[in-house]
Amino acid sequence: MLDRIPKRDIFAWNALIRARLADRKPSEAILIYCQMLLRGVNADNHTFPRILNAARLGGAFFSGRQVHGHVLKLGLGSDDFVVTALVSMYGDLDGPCSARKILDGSSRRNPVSWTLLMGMYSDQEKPNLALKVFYEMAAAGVPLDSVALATALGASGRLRSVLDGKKIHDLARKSGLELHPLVANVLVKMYFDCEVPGDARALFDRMPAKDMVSWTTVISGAVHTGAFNEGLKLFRELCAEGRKPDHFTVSSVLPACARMSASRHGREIHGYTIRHGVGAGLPAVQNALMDMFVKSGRLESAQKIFFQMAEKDVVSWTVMIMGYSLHGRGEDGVKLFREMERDPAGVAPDAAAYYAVLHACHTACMVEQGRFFFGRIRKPGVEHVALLAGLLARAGKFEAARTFVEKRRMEDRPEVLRAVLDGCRIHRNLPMGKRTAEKLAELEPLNAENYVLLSNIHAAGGRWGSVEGLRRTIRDMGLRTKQACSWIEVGGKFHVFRVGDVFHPRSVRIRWELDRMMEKMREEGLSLDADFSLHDVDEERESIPAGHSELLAIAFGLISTPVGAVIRVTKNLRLCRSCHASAKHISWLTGRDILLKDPLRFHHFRDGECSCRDLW
DNA sequence: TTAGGGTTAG
Repeated sequence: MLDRIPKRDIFAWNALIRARLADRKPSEAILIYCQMLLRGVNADNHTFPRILNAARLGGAFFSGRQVHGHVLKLGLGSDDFVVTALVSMYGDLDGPCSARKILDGSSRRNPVSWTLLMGMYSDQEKPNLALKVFYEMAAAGVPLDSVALATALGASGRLRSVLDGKKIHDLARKSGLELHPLVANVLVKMYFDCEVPGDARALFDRMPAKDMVSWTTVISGAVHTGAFNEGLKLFRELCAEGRKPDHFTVSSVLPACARMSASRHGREIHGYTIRHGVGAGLPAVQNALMDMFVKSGRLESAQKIFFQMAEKDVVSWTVMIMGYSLHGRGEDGVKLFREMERDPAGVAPDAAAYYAVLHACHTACMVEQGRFFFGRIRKPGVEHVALLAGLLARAGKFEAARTFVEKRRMEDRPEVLRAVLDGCRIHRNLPMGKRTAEKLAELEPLNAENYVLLSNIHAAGGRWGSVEGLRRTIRDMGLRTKQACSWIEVGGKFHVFRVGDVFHPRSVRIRWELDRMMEKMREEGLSLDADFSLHDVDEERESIPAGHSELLAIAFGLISTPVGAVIRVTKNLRLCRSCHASAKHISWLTGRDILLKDPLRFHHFRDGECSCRDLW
């Protein structure tokens, strides 16, 4: 073919080069360019961008620089397209500073090359430098088009700088691009990233044309800022408009179902993905579905998806390992991790996968395995250290936990201290518990939870004076402890209960049921631990007779679901020993399975036993 | 015949 190309037909040469690039064969594109030079054909303004791209994609910096020489020789150094390709080549192969030099040597009027430079800084996690480029560009009078504005807004979001975001928003407004589809979408994301969901939502509502990216952005933003219900509502609105959510949208809304344990909504969306073939074979969607099932207490459904997945990635394995662990099946989690390592598909564990397997070791109290996996983590994070320290502590190896943490120089990290403290609670190691809790309170004086933990320890030791003192501290500092609440989904509706609540329409009947259970427990001589709890003890002492929120929710479940149905309750705080014991007894007395989710794990109560083996 | 951009999962 080459020999039959008429000498001057640069168009044909360009087409050949383009074809090689489309086939992703950059080195062959460069070879064709060389043939062209050998035949004495001069490249033009269409050839250079392609050849420079070929050099960039093939990592051929030396060739790229030679081509740069050709550009200068042929006097094409000020062509906008050529400059852009040069900026891109130098940036990718030699870094942004190098790209910057090209830009400075050009006419500097082309927004595309400026935007490229901005994007490079943004991709390298240097959004502040990206913004610097943007402001320079604006000051130099370069036209700010939609892509330039969008890129700068993306950088503001990454920097979480609403100040910059608003400035750029203003510029967009002045140039009439505020509601441009691209700009508006990025503006919405920027406001979410800067944690100003109100502004994000207001802009979304004003958008005249919302595409699927707009909807996905607002749903994902709502979910990430904790507005789970809002996310679900938006998703329903979208469907009600007759639009078809795609795999991005579905993967954005599923975490809301997971976080709320909204099993019914999650199952509806699962149905939607099956009916519309959305996300079949896409790990992002399948993994989000699995996670939703794990977190809404349906481990079997998650397993079913997992074992049917043709291509599992590291997230799929991690979700499933974590799923086993959260449901009290640590051994199965460790087994699955081993299986992943043996898998011929060759998935390499990352930091999160190691977190999951350590979590499984923690759940199963497998100390040696935990040590082994920890040793394999290349750069253990504080979350890994906290898990292993917690594992040692819950196994009663307090001295080992202490030396391990000190060796890692993490004795001042609240996450680690909290993990160790949990072991102290389980083993009722009051002296070490007290020291640990005091340190925690010193490190985070504004976190009311810490004083609650400390006061729990004083309460366990009967030091009510100290308990009272801590309550005063909390009050004087103007802090507030979290109020416990539990909820249960019945008939697609959430029923929320607080301690001693009497506001539910069926309150009297609930109370009666709970009293009946307590009475039965007494008859059967079942003991109810008083405890070393995780609640505000004073609240607890006052409210035991009225019933903790989880017991109210369980009692409501007993009277409002069919005999034999599993009762699924979620609680915003961790259970106390007395409620844990009551739930065990209730499962035995009624023959019901009770699935209670607290912020850290699931408790499966059946026949008077709990899946956590009382280690929690 | 040529360039820069936006939404997803642990």
